[in-house]
Amino acid sequence: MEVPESVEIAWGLRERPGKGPKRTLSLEHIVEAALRVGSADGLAAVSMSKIAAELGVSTMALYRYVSAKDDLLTLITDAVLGPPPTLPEPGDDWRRGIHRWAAAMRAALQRHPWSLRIPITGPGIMPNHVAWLEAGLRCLRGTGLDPGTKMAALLLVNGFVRTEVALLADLQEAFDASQVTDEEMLSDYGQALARLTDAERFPEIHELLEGRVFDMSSGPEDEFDFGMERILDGLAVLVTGESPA
Amino acid sequence: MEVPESVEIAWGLRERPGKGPKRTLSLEHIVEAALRVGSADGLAAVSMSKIAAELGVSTMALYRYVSAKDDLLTLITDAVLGPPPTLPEPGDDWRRGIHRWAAAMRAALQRHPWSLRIPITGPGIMPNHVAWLEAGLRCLRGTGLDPGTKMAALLLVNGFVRTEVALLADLQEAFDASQVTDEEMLSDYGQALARLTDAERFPEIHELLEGRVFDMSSGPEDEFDFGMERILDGLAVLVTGESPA
DNA sequence: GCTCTACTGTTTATGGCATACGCGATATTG
DNA sequence: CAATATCGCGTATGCCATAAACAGTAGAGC
Repeated sequence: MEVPESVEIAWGLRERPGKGPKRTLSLEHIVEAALRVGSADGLAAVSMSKIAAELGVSTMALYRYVSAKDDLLTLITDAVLGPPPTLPEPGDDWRRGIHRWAAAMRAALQRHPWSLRIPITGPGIMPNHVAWLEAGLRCLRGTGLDPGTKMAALLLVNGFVRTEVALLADLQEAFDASQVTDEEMLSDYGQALARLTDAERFPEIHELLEGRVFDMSSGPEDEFDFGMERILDGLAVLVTGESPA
Repeated sequence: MEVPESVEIAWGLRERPGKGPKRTLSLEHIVEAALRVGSADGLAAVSMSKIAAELGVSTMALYRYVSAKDDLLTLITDAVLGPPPTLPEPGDDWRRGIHRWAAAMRAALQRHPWSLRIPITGPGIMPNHVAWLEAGLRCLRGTGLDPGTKMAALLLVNGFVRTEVALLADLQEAFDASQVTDEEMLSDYGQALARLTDAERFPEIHELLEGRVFDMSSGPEDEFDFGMERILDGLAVLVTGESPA
């Protein structure tokens, strides 16, 4: 029944009586500044002082707009997501629609991959989150799935997208930190594995290593599409009157 | 080629010359203490000082065993996972094997759900992580999938399990914090949604709300099995000579 | 216009955190 | 026995979130 303060503010409830001095900031400005700091130096650098400095304002000024840092982080996750595209597009069936939904979410998250390190603290109730839910449900309209299953399906896809972007961001970061090409890095991983594992106790892994799986990077794009197609195939089994692939 | 210090230590490389005074601690003791602190008060409470206090030792003593807190966190993630079960069990096909693999991982992670808040920083190279990879590959032995696809499949399942446990832990935490039953909590979410969204802009969500989806909790067990079956169905499409469901 | 009051941004203070550094104590190696 | 590497510890630095007290500002009611 009760929602946190930041949620009410984000939905535009909570009117401000214009009593005291005019405000120099706004939630939007603060969140934008936080996004700039995060993009530049990662989530660890997103501190109240850095954000305030970015805005040319004292640290404590932010607390006139946000009751705690957690509030601000919640706002950030919603801002990062942004509004969903209008889905499904005219000729799309559910499968194409969900694929678009996932791809759009991936694109949005990749603009601020550092934000995925923000721990989630419950079912999303911020405006953009809810709008994405609505868009996802819209894509599943013709499937005949019952409401609970629809929710579960969207949760599954959402989790996949977040995991995939986070993983890719980690690799990218490690790559940027080192001076090697990304093929070399994957190959490094293979070499480390080879050094640490012996063929007797880890036969399957050694088979992998001999297959040079880690030498040629298959590309994150492929990785994403692979998982996506598996999940869609799995969902297709549920949708009446269709069979996968 | 080079692996971090903690990795080498965990694999039992890195011999210690017995020169100075005898050590009063060990990595195992430290990690155990950290797990106790985390289980009691969550990841936020897992600080070097708290761990040291738990061990009756000064904060800086820990740095004789670990080069930085990140090292310790890496050790924690490996300890939480623990060694995998021996898989697949005798009569299991790949599908049953992977299901067991996922269920075992879920069980392990649920013993320390707070640890899922530790950000991952690359492909796992710690002993238990690698052992789980080996076990997963073993389950996929008869599938005829090429090595890269096997890896991608395990990554997909692994991501799903982690996401699911993390999500469930969040809900559980919110539930513990409030004084309501979990049905009431889900219903609260529904009520909040109903209050914040209007039926014109969010028709699908309102349809959900009318269907009372959030009133009867379907149970996390069902949620997990749902996602798992979808992924397995999706993988089954790839495995030659089989068709899902 | 004047006062009251709610609201503004700021300064200062508190307690927690990771960790760099230097200390005396200790136990093995020569 | 002497040299030396390693031990656990105390102290210090600089960051963090945020509580509390402050002086200035602008609308509300007279």
